[in-house]
Amino acid sequence: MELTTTEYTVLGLVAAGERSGYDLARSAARGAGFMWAPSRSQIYKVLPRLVEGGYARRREVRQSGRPDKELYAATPLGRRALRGWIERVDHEPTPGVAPYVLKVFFGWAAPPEASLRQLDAYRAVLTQRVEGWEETRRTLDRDEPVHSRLALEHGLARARATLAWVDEAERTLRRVARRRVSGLKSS
Amino acid sequence: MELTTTEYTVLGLVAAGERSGYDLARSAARGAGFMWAPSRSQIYKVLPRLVEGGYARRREVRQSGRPDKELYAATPLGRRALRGWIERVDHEPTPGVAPYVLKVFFGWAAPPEASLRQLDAYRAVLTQRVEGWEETRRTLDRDEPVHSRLALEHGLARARATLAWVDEAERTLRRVARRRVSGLKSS
DNA sequence: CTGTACATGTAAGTAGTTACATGATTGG
DNA sequence: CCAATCATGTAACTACTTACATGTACAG
Repeated sequence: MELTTTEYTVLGLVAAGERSGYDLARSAARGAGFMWAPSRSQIYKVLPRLVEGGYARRREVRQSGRPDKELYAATPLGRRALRGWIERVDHEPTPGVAPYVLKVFFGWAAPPEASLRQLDAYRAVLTQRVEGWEETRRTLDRDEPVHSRLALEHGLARARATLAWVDEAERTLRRVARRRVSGLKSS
Repeated sequence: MELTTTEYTVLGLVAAGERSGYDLARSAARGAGFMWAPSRSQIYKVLPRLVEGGYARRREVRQSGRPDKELYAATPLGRRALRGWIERVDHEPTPGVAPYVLKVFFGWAAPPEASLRQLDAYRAVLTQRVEGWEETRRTLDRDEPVHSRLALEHGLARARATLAWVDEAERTLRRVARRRVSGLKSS
């Protein structure tokens, strides 16, 4: 892996438009933070790494009255790398955040099929997980405390809800793609 | 916080019975891992910390043919600390894993009311999150890419499913508590 | 004779946290 | 006068990862 998931995420954010570290942290706190909301200090660590690798460039903006700021934007190399990451489907579970939803979130930066492929992969992973947990539940010891079963149901409930979301998201993306080819306005 | 969430989690696992690091990693991989499944090396780091603090004791078991093992068990101090943690309700979101489900999972180590209080707190946190995201969705820019809305729906779907689980878990725990006071066999 | 299970651990790295340092402007 | 907003960053820490080191026994 050339960049880490965290680095790709920050790259995706600055690829959407020139941003400062402060901007990213603020918009993560309110809004986009339903996916990923690291602290400011984490963001300030990642941004320079992107510049070093040539994935982003830094531009200093002098301000009077308020502190100067440093704006970051993706370079052509950065945009290419981002697109490659979005299109690449991980079948092996990566440590930390599952990248599927993240890649759907950044789906605007790649062809629509990429998002659909991510949803397919996500469904496969979730289905396998649900099946494993259902098997676990079936073989759960009779004298195991209720609490174990409750925690298991928690995982199952979330995984099943996520599967339903995958189906719905797929329908939405197909609808949008159809609308786009028939020449209507896309959103 | 005297111990961290990770430390309390491992403490809870060894409080259920004497275990080796290897045991914990294995049963996390299959079974209990629906909540928390760190790598072996992480577990091997945490266990000695518990011993140093007096929360667990280590017992070396010589084996012939296979490697010797070190079994860990919670001390009375450890069990007291665990119970205190389970009963304590965090209203401020802690970094990393949300402790609510974890505390329900370990609910057998404290009075039943503790688990019910954790569920209440979890519901409050989730409700607030859902309301915030619904507000975000309402004010979402018309020309924002679909992908943003999809990611938001992902979070909403999971949070709503989790809320439904909270209600169901509460009913289950109340039923069990009733059965217990009326003198029937508990599971 | 190869791989898997048993069993513990180190090394090096990323990901993330809070607390601290600095400093101007604006609004109550 | 105090707090919030703007703005970047360091220090010290926990959490977690993979890869590596070491060694026996048993099953195919």
